[in-house]
Amino acid sequence: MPEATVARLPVYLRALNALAETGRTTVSSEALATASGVGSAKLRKDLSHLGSYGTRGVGYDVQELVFHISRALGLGQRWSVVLVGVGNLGQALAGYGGFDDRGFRIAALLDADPARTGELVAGLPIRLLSDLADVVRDEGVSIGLIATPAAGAQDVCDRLVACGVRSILNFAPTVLQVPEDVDVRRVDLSNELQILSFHEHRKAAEAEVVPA
Amino acid sequence: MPEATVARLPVYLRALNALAETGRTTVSSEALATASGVGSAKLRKDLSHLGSYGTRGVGYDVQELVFHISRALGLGQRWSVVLVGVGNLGQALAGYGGFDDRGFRIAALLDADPARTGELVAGLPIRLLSDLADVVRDEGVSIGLIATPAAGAQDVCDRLVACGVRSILNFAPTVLQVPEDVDVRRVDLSNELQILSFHEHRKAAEAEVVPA
DNA sequence: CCGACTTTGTGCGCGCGTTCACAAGCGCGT
DNA sequence: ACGCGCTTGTGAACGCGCGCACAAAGTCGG
Ligand SMILES: NC(=O)c1ccc[n+]([C@@H]2O[C@H](COP(=O)([O-])OP(=O)(O)OC[C@H]3O[C@@H](n4cnc5c(N)ncnc54)[C@H](O)[C@@H]3O)[C@@H](O)[C@H]2O)c1
Ligand SMILES: NC(=O)c1ccc[n+]([C@@H]2O[C@H](COP(=O)([O-])OP(=O)(O)OC[C@H]3O[C@@H](n4cnc5c(N)ncnc54)[C@H](O)[C@@H]3O)[C@@H](O)[C@H]2O)c1
Repeated sequence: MPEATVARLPVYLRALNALAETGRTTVSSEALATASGVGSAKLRKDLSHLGSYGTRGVGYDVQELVFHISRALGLGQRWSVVLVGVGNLGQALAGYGGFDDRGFRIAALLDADPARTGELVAGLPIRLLSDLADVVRDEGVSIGLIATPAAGAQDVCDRLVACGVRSILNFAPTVLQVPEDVDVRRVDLSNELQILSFHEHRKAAEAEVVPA
Repeated sequence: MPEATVARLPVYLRALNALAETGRTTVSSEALATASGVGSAKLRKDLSHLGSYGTRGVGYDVQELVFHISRALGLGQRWSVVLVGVGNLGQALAGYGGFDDRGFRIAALLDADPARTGELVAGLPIRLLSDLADVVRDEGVSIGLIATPAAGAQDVCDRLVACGVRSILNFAPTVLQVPEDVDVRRVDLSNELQILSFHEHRKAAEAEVVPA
């Protein structure tokens, strides 16, 4: 399964859920592609990696597709995640309702600041970072979210890896060094802004050269 | 300039700034590549798109590279951004200090909820969404951040586009429909988690087949 | 039952991006 | 001055992913 396809499956899944809520039972590749912001050929090729679940002349059954994509993504089970760093961003993440809907459960909130231990955030008590090993073992955690400042991110990452966590989502603006069997995905706001800045800059330059 | 290269330039820039703070004045492609999590050949090819600013046998001058990458990304000027949707996530974004450092200024906070108008968040008053056109004109806003629920995102997006904003960073889990001269980048947390879920799932399946 | 229409699944060619490998270039020690 | 070692910049090969285009396959109306 191509990595590029995997990255798009969640988008399709969301579009399908939205369609299901409107009562649609079937959808064509063209319609689903438009709703997902991709071309229809690409969509069909992506779906073909899951098997042949479409009906020629009709399209795809919405529920069936939801099931197969969910299964391919491993969403059959509920994944437990641990959130490290309950600051500005961490609190927003803890209070976000969009996790539960999609099969993810925040098992615990950890922070290095002892002054915050015991504080309730979104119904969960903040625990000390030193509890990490216990949390991972007891709660069956397999995904770690890092929302600490950049300075502490690598250390937190190393601890997660030492506890057996092999999937990490990193919000700190750092490139984490990990063993090759560990997956790290970065969400970096400033990066995104700078990429937008580049294009905005380019557009402005073009408008300069060709004013009318 | 290849899009893939543009997406990596901010990463190099951050690594360079970190190096500069340690007092390093020059850096080899090998060292910078490791710090950025890429291969050295890829790094050199990326940098070659900016010009030839390295010295053979020595490496790159850190400050000089910072300058050239910043210029290529259009970071010479301060970009004004408007944040729409000051909820859970919006507040975290408003309070984030990482914008100013990198040349971005939050010009205004907008929300549809009249009950919150005037409330101060991170030193800025929340204004009504209907002020959007004024804000964009008066503050020279060129980038919009959407942090509203998915249901309102497309409407907000349309308003931004109508006001002349051509670069949008979307945190809502929706695919926005925009004219082709508008750039939209998505930051979707659930997407990232589901991609991690896929790999975790796959790793677990492999461990099952080959237990030892 | 048949023919027209719709939509899937995919073979194929192409273009972009990555990687390898090395010649050219620069500094430094002698 | 000169050669040695290090590092850049890049040509060339490779591989992946994208989009086109179409045959296969199914539906639906008559
Ligand atoms: N706030 C945002 O909107 C935003 C946006 C993009 C990126 N980020 C990034 O997310 C990260 C967190 O941002 P924030 O605004 O929440 O910062 P913050 O300072 O508000 O919160 C950081 C929290 O992490 C805790 N912490 C510090 N070191 C730790 C460690 N080693 N182990 C465990 N916990 C530790 C602190 O006690 C604090 O509670 C930063 O790296 C920031 O760059 C934040
Ligand atoms: N909280 C998180 O950590 C998190 C993580 C990932 C994604 N998101 C996404 O970010 C978005 C915001 O999440 P949140 O947790 O802050 O939600 P929230 O409900 O806390 O805040 C939403 C804010 O947007 C305002 N709003 C609603 N409709 C609006 C409109 N049409 N125009 C202007 N403002 C409007 C509301 O008044 C509210 O203040 C959602 O789409 C969510 O899926 C949030």
